[in-house]
Amino acid sequence: MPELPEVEVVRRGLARWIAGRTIAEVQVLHPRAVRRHADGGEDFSAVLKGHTLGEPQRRGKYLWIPLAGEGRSLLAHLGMSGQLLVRPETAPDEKHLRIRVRFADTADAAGGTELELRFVDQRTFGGLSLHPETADGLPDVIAHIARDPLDPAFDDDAFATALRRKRTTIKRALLDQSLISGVGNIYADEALWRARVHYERETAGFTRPRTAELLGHVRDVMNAALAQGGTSFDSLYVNVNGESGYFDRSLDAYGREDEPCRRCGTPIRRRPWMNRSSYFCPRCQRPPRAR
DNA sequence: GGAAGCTCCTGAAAGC
DNA sequence: TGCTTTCAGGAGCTTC
Repeated sequence: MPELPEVEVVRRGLARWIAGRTIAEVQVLHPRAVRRHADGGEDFSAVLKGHTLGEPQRRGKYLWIPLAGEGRSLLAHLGMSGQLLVRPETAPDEKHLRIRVRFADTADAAGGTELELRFVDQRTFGGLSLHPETADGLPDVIAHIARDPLDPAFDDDAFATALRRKRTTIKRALLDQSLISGVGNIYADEALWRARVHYERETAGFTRPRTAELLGHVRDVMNAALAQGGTSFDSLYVNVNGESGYFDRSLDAYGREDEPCRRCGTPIRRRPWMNRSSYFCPRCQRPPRAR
């Protein structure tokens, strides 16, 4: 499942392979993949044709590519299973290929092969769309998304203040992209395990030092995942070359139900939570007293 | 206005 | 073997 580290790995791949290239043709093969583009698939293809792509940018789990001189950007969200792949034109289509982008100038210096960009998405939660940019250079529809904890401009103090002001629980807050972006279910569980915090702890009780410690764990787990190319449990997350990351082998909590906690040996538990799952150590991460 | 819950979607895996 | 059910979850939308 693509979270911040996985999206960053994809962004770096796109920067290498498609920045500066000019679009010759766009094929929208599934309407749901462009459902966030208000004017529909035909308009999406027509607008992109002939434009040169700028340097890919990222905020949280969103990434976008500015269209040179347009004041607009191509915005991408991978959802649960989205992949942005750079493939030779001759490669067979993927089963869930949703959008194909061909370039006017794609000869690969290595072998003269023509490369194309493919958006592949099994579960169709992701998609591409075009949006005007705000004064900050962000696509307007993601102006509400907070900076992510790896962003040098992320304000730790402001986050601590906002967290205390919330009347919610810590995992909900970590997944609130308007508060802190880039954290999904996997890294939320991992950071909370490292911080020895139960996912149902109320945010109002978080002191600044405790918040600083938790942020440190969030950053640590994301940087570790980034260093290993991201997390992938199956073929649903890959980089632009179709390769999986290795961080799933380093997870301490997520996906380890009934396996011993790496700190104390107590079996990790899984609890249904908001139509998904939370993994935690019942000994290291004591649940709060019933309200 | 803020918080919580629902819904979209597909396919692998499990259960019968 | 084949059908049905369960599960995975990001984020926009609806409800309270």
